[in-house]
Amino acid sequence: MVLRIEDTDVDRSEARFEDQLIADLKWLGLNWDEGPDVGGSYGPYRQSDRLDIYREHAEKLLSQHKAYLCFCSEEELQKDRERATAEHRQPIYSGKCRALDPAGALRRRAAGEPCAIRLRIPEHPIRFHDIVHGNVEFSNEVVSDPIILRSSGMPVYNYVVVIDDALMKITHVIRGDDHLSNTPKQVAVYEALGWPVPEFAHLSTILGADRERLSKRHGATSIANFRDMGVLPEALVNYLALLGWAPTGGTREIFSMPELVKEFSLQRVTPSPAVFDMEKLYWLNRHYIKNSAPERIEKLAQPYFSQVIGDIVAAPGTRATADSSQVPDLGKWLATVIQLLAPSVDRLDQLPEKASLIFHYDAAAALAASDNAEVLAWPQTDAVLARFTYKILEDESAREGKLMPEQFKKIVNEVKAETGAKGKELFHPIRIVVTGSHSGPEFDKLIPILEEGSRLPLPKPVLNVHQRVSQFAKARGK
RNA sequence: GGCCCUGUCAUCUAACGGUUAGGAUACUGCCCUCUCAAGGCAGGUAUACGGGUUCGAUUCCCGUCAGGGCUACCA
Repeated sequence: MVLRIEDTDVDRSEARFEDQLIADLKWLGLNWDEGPDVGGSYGPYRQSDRLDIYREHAEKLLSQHKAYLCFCSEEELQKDRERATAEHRQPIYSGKCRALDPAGALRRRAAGEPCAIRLRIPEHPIRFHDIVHGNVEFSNEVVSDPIILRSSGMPVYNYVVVIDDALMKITHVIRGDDHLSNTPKQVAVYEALGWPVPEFAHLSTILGADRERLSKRHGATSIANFRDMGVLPEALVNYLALLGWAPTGGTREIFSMPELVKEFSLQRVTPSPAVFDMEKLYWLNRHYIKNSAPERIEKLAQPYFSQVIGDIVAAPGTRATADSSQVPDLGKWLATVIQLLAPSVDRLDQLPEKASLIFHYDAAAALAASDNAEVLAWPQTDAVLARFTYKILEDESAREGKLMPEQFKKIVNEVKAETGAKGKELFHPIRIVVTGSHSGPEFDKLIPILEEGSRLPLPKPVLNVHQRVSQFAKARGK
């Protein structure tokens, strides 16, 4: 595999795009044997560094009369096209300069008259084979003589890709089917140069939910977007592979990169366009999050917490305090938070919001929340709340911020015995007191996180169970 | 407008011309569970339409319709 930078459009090419592209591809897990960053024996790998090669071949085609000089101005061409469309004709180049005397044309160019070089499209239908679409044929009547070298001296995409693909010995041209209509022009270049035509595979377009081509307003469209959302590369690669392709049998869906390398075949790619389904990508992402090493997820997830906890984790050393035996390791603590929450998110960037039950406690908001209204109105709720609050406030370990899950469980069981409440009627009110919401992760894991978290030197401290309960009691005014 | 590509559940897709048209996501229900999620189980929903060819069309051919692309001195 070769990485080649196609930057013949000066206006749209910037060095930072190249860096971004390379970073994105590497993140996806793609590697190439040759490219601008790694070198190779068929370089240079930036089209802007290959201009001499393109000009040389263009002159060769010109001298063989397979191409010709065109002196038409852009305005003229524009007008021709409009007229053709209005008269319901093919909007192709009129061929005005096709019949120009070559020697005379050369003299005009030497005199400084601006001109482009056009390729002469042959007088027969252009056929080529496509792995996805089969045999494709275009009538030469509908293919314009393409400009291969602009009057500015810059060559054009449809021409340079052919030169590069041939010189770099590319065997398979795999790209989006928006290039299918360009292919006859490219085939004509191969034929004019007497070069063998490679295999083509035109993959279908990916559409948004509205069946329009995927664009910015559909949300994430660049690889970096997905990375920033906290989509794992293997999930994105797996999902993309499933768009337009399925293995023999069509039942298996989970594929690692090496498995894809082994199983994927262009012959099984469907030609029909596919709608991008974010939910299915999330499904795969959840799968890979759950099946990744916890350390990896912790590391990937940490950046999303920097707003919540400051940059303490990122700056080692700052967490050392006088009483280090009392202060838990922030990194380790955050790891347990991430482990607790990661299995329930679609994307890693949803973690801070999930973690708000740990970082943000607001008793008044919990009491006012419409989600909680039903639970708070249950007949048993008042009794449960009263007994639970009393016991936590009286509990010595809770007061010290060192409530253990076992002790918490004991208290809950006492409340259960004293009030007769069980199941939801018992736990929902307690959850509301402790987390502000009637649903959430298991208490066994949550309690230690809250208690340890309260001892951490965070910009905004985490409240322990005792603090939460007393705030709740105050907010309730009972 | 012209040319090209495409058309199986809502979505991604499977099915040498013969299958009760299969799987997955999403959805619904049940189980598990203190809740939610996860997990397990079950369920509904599809061959765009009209003509051919054929004993038999999702499958081959034609037309219609719909969607997409190209129609640049963009890539």
